[in-house]
Amino acid sequence: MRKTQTAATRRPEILENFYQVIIAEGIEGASIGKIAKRMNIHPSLIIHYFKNKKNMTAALADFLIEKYEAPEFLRFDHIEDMEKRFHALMDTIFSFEWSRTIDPGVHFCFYYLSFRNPDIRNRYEHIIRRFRDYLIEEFEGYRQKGIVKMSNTRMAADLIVTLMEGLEFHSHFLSEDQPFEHFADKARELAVKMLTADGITA
Amino acid sequence: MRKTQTAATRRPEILENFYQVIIAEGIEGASIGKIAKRMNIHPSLIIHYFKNKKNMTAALADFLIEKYEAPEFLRFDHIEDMEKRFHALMDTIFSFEWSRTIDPGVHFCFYYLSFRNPDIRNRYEHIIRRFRDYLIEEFEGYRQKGIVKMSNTRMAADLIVTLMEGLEFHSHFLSEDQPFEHFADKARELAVKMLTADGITA
DNA sequence: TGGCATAAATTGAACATTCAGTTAATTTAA
DNA sequence: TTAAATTAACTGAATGTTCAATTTATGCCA
Repeated sequence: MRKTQTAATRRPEILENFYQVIIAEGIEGASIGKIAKRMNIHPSLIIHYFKNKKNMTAALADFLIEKYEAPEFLRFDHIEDMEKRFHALMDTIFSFEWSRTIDPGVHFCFYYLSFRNPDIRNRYEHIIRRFRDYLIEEFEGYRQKGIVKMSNTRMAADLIVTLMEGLEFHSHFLSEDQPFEHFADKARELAVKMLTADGITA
Repeated sequence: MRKTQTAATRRPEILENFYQVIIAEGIEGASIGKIAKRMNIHPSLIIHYFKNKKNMTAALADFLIEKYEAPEFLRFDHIEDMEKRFHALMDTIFSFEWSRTIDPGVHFCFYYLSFRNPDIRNRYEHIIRRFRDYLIEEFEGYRQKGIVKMSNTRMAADLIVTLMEGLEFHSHFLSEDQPFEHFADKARELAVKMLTADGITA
């Protein structure tokens, strides 16, 4: 009855379960034993694949990065009209679906961990920087077409990332009865205005 | 040799040490035993004062709120020139000192905890909402003087809080070699422009 | 002023549980 | 046959919490 799997399938399976346990009980509640019980396997098997918990946590970070950088989002090459493409990008960045690419509880769990764990810190920093650099590149393109007016595209990208992350925080504490989209739309409007208006930066 | 203290001094003393241990080792490393060792007292004494760890964590949240709401910041009543008062407020909100009222690691620790702990969640939500409401009130005053132009002051306050929290995130991951102030200044400039420009919201 | 009662502060030792991790044995698949 | 996958049986340390014992401070009454 017992099915034997290979490392290629077992490792991601363990990570997926690790991820789910963190969602339910936080990193402090995510023990190797609990993950094993959830999967009906022996705890030692997890150690066998990851050697220790720190390794496994770093591996989970990589696992999440793959999820985050999945190709389905942020692909706008097919949109030829640059104006439309710009707005499609902005719509995505401030959309609910995009904000839930990774469970927000886990997202901030790793953010929190990054304060004391250099492995996590580096990985997290890397992914955010990649996203920022992607934005810079896009904005540069829009600027050449006269859609984006802000000259300092790096500053522009920094501001968008800042707004995007702050939005997560805001929706957690200040959204009250209103849905995510209500404030997200306003944030997007502001972002667009900022990028497209003349002389927004001195 | 041993000095006996009273609850009024012992409780905050324990919380301060709890706070420090979290800064150094995170919430998952902050055990009652470690706090006790740090203070050269017996672990039971901590239980005696807080009954259990969950209580103590909630008490720490209150303790930090007191720190955060300390009166020295955000007091601008003495500035009569409303224009100057407005800028003093904005300077404070985007200042390094203000952002370090509470250690950022602990700030996000409690943010992280709020996802699964309703006690923390309520307390945290309360303090952020208080701050937002304070901003609304201030902005309303500036609007009557014609300094702030944005008509939806609540939306304005929401945006400032969002920007402020996102800034923390940004400075953690994207600041690179540049100091906190560099990007904070830009964020503040943007915020001021947003609040004072005509027709920024449709 | 001095002793005594009383409550609070503090320690001590033990607890059941959970934790990550080790080592060796066994089963499965190629 | 050989290596990988999986389990079994442990370990030792750390955890939060308990209950009882002991020390310290304080107010009251003689």
